[in-house]
Amino acid sequence: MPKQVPATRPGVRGSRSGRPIMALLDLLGRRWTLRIVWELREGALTSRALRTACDEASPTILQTRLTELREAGFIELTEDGYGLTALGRELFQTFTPLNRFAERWSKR
Amino acid sequence: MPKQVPATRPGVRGSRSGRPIMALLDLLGRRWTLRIVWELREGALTSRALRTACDEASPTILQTRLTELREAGFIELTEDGYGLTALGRELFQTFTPLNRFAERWSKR
DNA sequence: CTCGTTGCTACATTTAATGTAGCGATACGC
DNA sequence: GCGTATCGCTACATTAAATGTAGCAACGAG
Repeated sequence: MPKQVPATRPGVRGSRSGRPIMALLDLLGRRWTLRIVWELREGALTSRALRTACDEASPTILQTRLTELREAGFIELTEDGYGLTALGRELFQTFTPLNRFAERWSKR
Repeated sequence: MPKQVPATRPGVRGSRSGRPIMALLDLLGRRWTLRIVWELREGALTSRALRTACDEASPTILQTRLTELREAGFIELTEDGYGLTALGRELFQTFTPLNRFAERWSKR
C-alpha cells in the first residue's frame, strides 16, 4: 500500500488533498531540492557547476531533482546552464527571510 | 566516503560549510519535516493526531523527525502534545508566504 | 581528429522510509 | 482491584530512494 504516492501531478505527493501547499511542501521537502534553488539564486549554473556547488551530490539525484523542478516550472535549461525561471525567483524570494533566520538560529 | 554526513551539529548535514542556511536547508529538506512544522502551525497536536494529519506517515520516521526538530529547538513536547516553540513559530512565519505562492503556482 | 566539456544515464551499493506490530506508562470507568 | 483506551515511542522486516562510480552521445575549440 503506497503511502504518499497517488499524486495528481506526476511525481508530486500530497496533491490529493487538493491543497497546493502540500504538493509544494512535498516537492521542496526532497533531498537537495531546496539546496538547488538556493544555489541558483544568483544566476544560472551548468549542471556540473551545480553539482560542485551542491557538495558533489550524485548526478543521478541531481538530474532527478532538476527534472522535477523543471516540470514544476521553477527552473529551466538555458544556454548558460540551469537557471531559475521567473516563477523560480519568486519561490526563492518567499524563503529569503530564511537566511536571516538561519543566522539567528545558529546562535541559539 | 560519506557525503553530507560530517555535521558539526549531530544529525544535521551541511554544517561544515559554516553557513547556517545550509544546515537549515538540510534539516528542512528531509521528508515530512516541513509538513510537520506546517501541521503544528495552529497549535499543539498529540503524536497520534500529528500522524493522522500527516497522512498516516510511519511512526518511525515521524519520531525521528520530531526528535530532530526538538534538538533544533523548533518544537517541544508539552502537556498538550507537540507544539512549536517561539523559535518554531518564527520559522513557520518565514515561509508563510509560501502558502500564497503555492496557490498561484497551482494555477500555472 | 583529438581533447575537453556539456547534459544525462546505467547500475550496483548503501542508506532512508515505510508498514505493522507492540512495548511501558498513564488515566479513565467499573 | 480489572479492563480498556490512550499516550509517546520502539523493533524489525520490507520497500523505496539516494549514493558513488563509470561512462555515454553531442557539441565546440584547437
